[in-house]
Amino acid sequence: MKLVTWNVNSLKVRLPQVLDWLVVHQPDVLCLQETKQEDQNFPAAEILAAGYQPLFSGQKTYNGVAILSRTPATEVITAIPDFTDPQKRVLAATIAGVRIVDIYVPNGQSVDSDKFQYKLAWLDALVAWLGQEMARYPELALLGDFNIAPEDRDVHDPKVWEGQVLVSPSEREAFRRLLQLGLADSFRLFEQPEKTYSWWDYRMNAFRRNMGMRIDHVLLSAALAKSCKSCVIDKEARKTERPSDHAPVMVEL
DNA sequence: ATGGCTTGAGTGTCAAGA
Repeated sequence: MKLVTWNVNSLKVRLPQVLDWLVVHQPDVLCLQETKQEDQNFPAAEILAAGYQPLFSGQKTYNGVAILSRTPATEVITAIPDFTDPQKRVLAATIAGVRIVDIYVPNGQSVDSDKFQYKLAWLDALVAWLGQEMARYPELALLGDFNIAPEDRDVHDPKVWEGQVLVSPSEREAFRRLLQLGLADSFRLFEQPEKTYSWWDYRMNAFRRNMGMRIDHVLLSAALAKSCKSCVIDKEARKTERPSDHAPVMVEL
């Protein structure tokens, strides 16, 4: 079973790349973030024609998540229960017996901003909810744009980024709390090339210079981690015409 | 160099991303 997460930075702009990518990589589940589309505008017909069933929870301009799957989804949730949030950042569903949780964690902007406090509160709510989800669903995968680089080796220049948003101690602590629930960072289950990242700024030729961060992740419960065969970041997708600034992260179970 | 690109809104130019 192949599970993938990809922040597409506007599905309207990126739909051709997504359709091409599906043909080449044939995932069983593709979790998308930053679709930036209201549900009434979601390209459901194109996704269905490509052989995938879409779930989506979107809003105008910002945020928005979607799950494309080969087989039908059940038990769909579009928000963290008991956490009031107008922003569309969560989509969970059971697909082929696996609990799939697709998240777009708030960026946080800067550590001294209100948005950073929202990010930390959001992560608190996520951890509390996932504890319950994992008790209900032993086979669980948490995929998405976490907007957290867990360790310095996930950052191209840790000195420049020290203490900044995406790498600050409180964000990394929230990431560790997810691991402490019993989730494994699938990328670190395997030998990986050094300086492997999932996001590169559009500016300053950051991709060509590999000035990136690993902020998109696939976390697996123990029952799934033990059968995980690989975790690969598809850097090729970042080289296409008009790419997303994020690359897909793919796991094979 | 608080810039550098990209997207969405909307048609001038700003907010937001990370």
